[in-house]
Amino acid sequence: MARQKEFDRDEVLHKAMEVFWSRGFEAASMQDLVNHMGINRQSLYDTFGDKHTLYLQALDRYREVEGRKLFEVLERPGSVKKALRKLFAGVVETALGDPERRGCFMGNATSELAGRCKATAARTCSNIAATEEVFYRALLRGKKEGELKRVRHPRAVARFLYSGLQGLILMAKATQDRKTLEDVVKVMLSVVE
Amino acid sequence: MARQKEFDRDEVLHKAMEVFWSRGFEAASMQDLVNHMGINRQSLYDTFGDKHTLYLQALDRYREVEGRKLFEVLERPGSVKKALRKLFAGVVETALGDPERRGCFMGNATSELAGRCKATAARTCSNIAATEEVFYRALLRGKKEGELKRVRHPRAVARFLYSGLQGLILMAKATQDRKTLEDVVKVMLSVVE
DNA sequence: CCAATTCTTGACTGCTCGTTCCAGAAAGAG
DNA sequence: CTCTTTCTGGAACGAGCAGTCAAGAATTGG
Repeated sequence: MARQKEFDRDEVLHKAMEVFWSRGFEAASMQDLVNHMGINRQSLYDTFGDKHTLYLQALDRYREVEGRKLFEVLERPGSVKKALRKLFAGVVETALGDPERRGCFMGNATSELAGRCKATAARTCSNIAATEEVFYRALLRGKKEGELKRVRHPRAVARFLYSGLQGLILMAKATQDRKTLEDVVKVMLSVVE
Repeated sequence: MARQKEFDRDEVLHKAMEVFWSRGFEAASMQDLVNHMGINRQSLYDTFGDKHTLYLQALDRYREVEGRKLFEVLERPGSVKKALRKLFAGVVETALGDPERRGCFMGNATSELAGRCKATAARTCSNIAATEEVFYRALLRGKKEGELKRVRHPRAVARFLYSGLQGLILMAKATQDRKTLEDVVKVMLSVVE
């Protein structure tokens, strides 16, 4: 046997995710990645393959991390309405508090690459399905618990919430006006009021 | 006096817009632009300046063209609800019919550059304001004509519609499932029903 | 005609890109 | 210790990048 890796794969991948999240695929250079990841160039290639492969792995990692967060907020027992309000309020705060305006890595990937990269399209598409499912389950629970009587088509509303979430995040990249974003959230959540 | 230009400035700018719209700023090379615009490299630089300047001009042109389309649909006399339905149905059709999945150039610019380019941020931001205004005027008209009695906060709804529009278009880049997109539209428009 | 201007063409700058190669240091196994 | 494997660092690769230059052709106005 031989020497073992001196860095933690997940940690380094997380750093790579940050770079791609901030700059996107095209604008991130391998030199940027080497610098931020803190490992040797060769180790990078040995461990993660080429730039595109690394990007996909970073995207997968993002999905895991953010997917879990969403799950935790929406599956927690209690009012679904409150959970949704908390979720979207949190999105607004995060957006306003990020000087880099990174937005959502999954949304960024959709915008930049989904149209011309099958692998990215597959990931963003399945992420929609997964996120939609989390919304859907929460809506069903809300209905069962008698909280969301006005929601007639939970599947459609779940899809709507995904779209609304992405629209909100995108909008926050252009404007930092809190009132504007809060207006969007207010109207968006009115469909589950 | 001297020789006059042999190409139409607006026509070539339109071609440049198509390139940036399809590929984004980073992924579009000057060689791509030279090829598609059909003019000489030197003429390109003489007429439009460097790549970034050309990009901004292409973005401005897109805003002009698409802004006018939106205006025409929403300012036309008649039912505002119908106009909104037509607008969003059209967006879905366009999205499903575009094999390149270009989405909205303004949205793409927001996603790719607004976070790190002031000039792009300014344009996308003012585009939000302008589009919001068109929605707002249509909503006001709908209220005045007694069609949109349930709309209490037209300003907020206008902002919501912009966000919803962008969310829908982004989503269409990831999934080509018509039902999904139509679900989104259905719920989105329920706030003005 | 002439002079001025701008077109077109193609080669040509540096520079940065993603990726690979190589040589040596480091560390586990026998 | 020795062997083997992997990590590390830096140099190097060819390709493509944005942008420039120079020279000739073309077209205008006087």
